[in-house]
Amino acid sequence: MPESATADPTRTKLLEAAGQVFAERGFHDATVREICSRAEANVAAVNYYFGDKVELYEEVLRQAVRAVHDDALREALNDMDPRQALRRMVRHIMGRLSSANKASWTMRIMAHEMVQPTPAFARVVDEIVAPTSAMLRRVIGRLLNLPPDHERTRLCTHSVMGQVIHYVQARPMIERLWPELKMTEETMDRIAQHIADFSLAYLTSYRTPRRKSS
Amino acid sequence: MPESATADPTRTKLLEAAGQVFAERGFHDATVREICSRAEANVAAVNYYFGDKVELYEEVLRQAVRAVHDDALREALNDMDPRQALRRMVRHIMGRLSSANKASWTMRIMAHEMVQPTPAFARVVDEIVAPTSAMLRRVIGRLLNLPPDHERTRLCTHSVMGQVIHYVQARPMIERLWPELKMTEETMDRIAQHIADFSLAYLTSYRTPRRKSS
DNA sequence: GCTTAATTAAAACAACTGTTTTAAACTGAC
DNA sequence: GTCAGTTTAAAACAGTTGTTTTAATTAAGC
Repeated sequence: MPESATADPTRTKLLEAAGQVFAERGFHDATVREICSRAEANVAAVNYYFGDKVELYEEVLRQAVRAVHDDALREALNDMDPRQALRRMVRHIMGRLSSANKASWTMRIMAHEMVQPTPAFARVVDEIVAPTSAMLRRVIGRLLNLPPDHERTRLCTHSVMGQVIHYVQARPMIERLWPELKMTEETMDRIAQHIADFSLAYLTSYRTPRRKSS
Repeated sequence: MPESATADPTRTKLLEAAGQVFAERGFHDATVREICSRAEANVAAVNYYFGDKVELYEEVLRQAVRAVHDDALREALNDMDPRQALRRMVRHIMGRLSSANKASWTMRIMAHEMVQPTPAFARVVDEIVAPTSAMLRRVIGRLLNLPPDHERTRLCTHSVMGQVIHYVQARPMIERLWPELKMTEETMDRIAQHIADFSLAYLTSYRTPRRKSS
C-alpha cells in the first residue's frame, strides 16, 4: 500500500494527467486509460495508487480547492475602493480561465459538473465556487450599500459572475459568433474591463442611500 | 426502408425521447438503449428509423432549429422602444430555459455542445444561437447608437447573453449557493427584470451621442 | 546474495456501448 | 388464405469501459 507522498513521481504525474483529462472530457468521458497513457503509467496504476477512478477524481478536486484559495486577495479587497476591488475580482476570476494559468482546468471541471453533475457536485460548489462568490458579494454589497446576503446583492453578483463565466464556458461559441475576436491575454484584459464597466454602471447608480452618504 | 413521415408513432416517440435524453446527458453519454426504453421501442428501432445514433441526433437538432425560429418576434422588435425590446428579448430567451417550455431541451443540448462539442457544434451555433444573437445585437445597437457589429455592441450583447445563459446553465449551482431562491415562474420574471435593469443602466448611460440626439 | 516488500507490466474479467443479424409478427392487396 | 413488404423483437457481435488478477521487475535490509 502506498502512502500519500508528494515525492512519488508516478502518483504526481497521474494526478497531473488526471486534472487535464477530467477538465477536457468530464468525469464520465475521461478514461483511466487515457490518463495513464498521458502519465506514461500502466492501466493498473490508477487503482494501485488511488483505489478507483472516483477516488482519483476526488483527489484532483481536493487539489483544485487548494489551488483556488487566495487569502491574500480577500484581505487586500477590504482596504480597497470597492470599484477598484470589483475590477480586481473580475480580472482575478477571468485569469483562472486563461489556459496559461495552471489552475485553468479547475473551472473547466466545474463546467462539466454543471451540465453533468457527479456525486462530488455539492462539494465542488461549496469549496470552490462559494468562497469566490462570497468575496464578490461582499464587494458588491459595499458598492450597493446593502448586506452581502440581500436579494439585490445576490442578483447582481450572479450578473457579474454570469458574464465572466460566459466568456470561458461559451468560448468556442463566442469565437464562432465573432471570428475576428482573438483570445489573447490583451483581449482578456479588455473584456475584463468591459465587464467591470458594464456592471459598475448599475452598481454605482443604484447605490441605496445612507445617512452619511458617499 | 421507412419514409420520413410525421405520423409514424414510434418514430415520433423516438425523436421525443431522444430530445430528452440528449438534453440530460449530452450526445456521448446518452445511450440508444435509454432512448428506446423511454420511447417504449426496441433497441434496433433507432438504427431502423434513423440509420445510426449520429443521424438521430442530427434529426433532433433539425427539430430544435425549427422550434427556436421566431420571425414574429423579430418583426415586433423593430417597432418597439429599444428598452422595451430588450426586456422582451431577455424574457424570451429566459422562457426557452423554463423546464415547462417544450423547447427547453434545446438550450440544454447547447450547453452540452459547449463543454463537449460534437461535429454538429458549428451547425448548432450557426442555426440556433446566431439568429438570436443577431436579434439581440440589433436591439442593443439601437440602444447604444452603434452598428450591430461594433465591438462595444458585441461585448454588451455577450454581457446580456452571459447573464441569461448563466441562470440556466448554472442553475444547480445557483440553487446551492442561494437555497432560499425557488425557481418558480414568478422568480423567473423577477430575474429577467433584474437582468434588463442591470444591463440598461450601462446601455442607456453609455449611449454614444448623435446629432439629433436622444 | 537472499528475502521481503513495493512497484510495474501484461493479460484477462465482466459490464456496457452502438450496431447487426435473424427471425417473428403484423399489414394490406389480391 | 396467400404473399410481399413493413415493422418489431430477441439475440448476438465487436469494441470499449473500469477493475482485477497474476506474474515480472525493482528496491532495500541484512
